[in-house]
Amino acid sequence: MPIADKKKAIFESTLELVKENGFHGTPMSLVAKKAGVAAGTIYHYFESKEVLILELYHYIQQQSIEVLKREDRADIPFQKCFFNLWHGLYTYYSKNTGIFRFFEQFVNSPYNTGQSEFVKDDFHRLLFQFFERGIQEGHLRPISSKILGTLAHSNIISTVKIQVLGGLKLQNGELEQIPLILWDGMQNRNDKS
Amino acid sequence: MPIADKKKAIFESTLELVKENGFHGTPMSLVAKKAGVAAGTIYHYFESKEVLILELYHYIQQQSIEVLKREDRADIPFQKCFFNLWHGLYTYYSKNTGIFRFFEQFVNSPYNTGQSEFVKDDFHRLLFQFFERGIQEGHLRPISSKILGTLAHSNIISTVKIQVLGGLKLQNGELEQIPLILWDGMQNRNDKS
DNA sequence: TTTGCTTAATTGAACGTTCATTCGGTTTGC
DNA sequence: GCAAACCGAATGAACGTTCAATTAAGCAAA
Repeated sequence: MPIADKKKAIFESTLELVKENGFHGTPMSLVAKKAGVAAGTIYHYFESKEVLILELYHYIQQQSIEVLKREDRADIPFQKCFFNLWHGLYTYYSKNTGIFRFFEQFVNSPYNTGQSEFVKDDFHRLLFQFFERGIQEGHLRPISSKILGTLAHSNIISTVKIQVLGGLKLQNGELEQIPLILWDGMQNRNDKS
Repeated sequence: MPIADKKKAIFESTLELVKENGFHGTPMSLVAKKAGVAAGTIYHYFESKEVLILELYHYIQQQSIEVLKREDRADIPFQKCFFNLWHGLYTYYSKNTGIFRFFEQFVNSPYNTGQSEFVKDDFHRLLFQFFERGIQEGHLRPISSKILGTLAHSNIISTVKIQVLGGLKLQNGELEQIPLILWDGMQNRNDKS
């Protein structure tokens, strides 16, 4: 098995366990067992549990970035991109609830040592950049793209949460209305286009 | 010292520590020291650490409920209530970042054993009820009040996060625009009032 | 007010468990 | 034959919880 695959196995195993039991309920021994390796082996690939978690976060983030890059296309009208991106991220999170739950736990944990994610983080950089375009082109209200981006993302996250944690099934049409609500709110009322 | 005060001291101490160090980094021994009691004493008031956390969550929630009750007034036009409520909760969370961080960590932790918070939880019950009014009176889009309520609350939470975790200072006027975005999105476009 | 008794509150050292991490030895790949 | 990968029992620290002992509070009778 190539190194990448073994690392991946450890990642997937951690993800699954954190989803079910949270950070605390995820001892390295279990991660090892589920990944089919010995406890000591993990330490060949990761310096410590913290590093494992940190790298996993990074690994996962790359996948969200893929969605962003896929949907943020300069050759497509902004509004269309907006809805594509909303549904893209929504679908991605919905289909990968392990990733989703890990994310949510991570950002509110001490692992995420307030490293001002608004600068370093590639995902957020691209996200904000996307909203910057919407402002420049006059489609969105002229507020900080960081604000718009954060609000939009949390809107998506909430929608996923409603179903995953809230146990509420969305009725027909409701799912489509949510990004509409968001768009209507963020839209620049003076937009002539 | 009356019992209520001692419990409160333990609550405050836990809150402070969880804010700084997270759930894991908050051993009972530290809670005790910070509260000025012996470790064993805590177990006179709380059966276990889990019960302490659970009761603390409840204790905190009561305070959010106070804000809700204060701002949800049938004798005031809905739109006015809406903005009052938004600013009320926003201010409350901003001034009590310990509570805010505890909340966020709690809902995404295994302590919160998916007890379908959409039914049992008093805070959400009242919150959804408020949005129900807005729908009935024709001010808001006719979508499930649970959806509107959840989206609105997450909008407030995000705004607090932007400043507390994101380290972004909101410029003049930006703070006022955020609830406007929300209102414009959720508003019923056919509302005649 | 004092005395004696009962119950509740409090203490903090000690216990037992869990868990991240280590390490000496073994296997695998080249 | 050598280095990297791998193993899993052993280690030691951290932590939730217990408990025997001590102190404080409540209260009735003298």
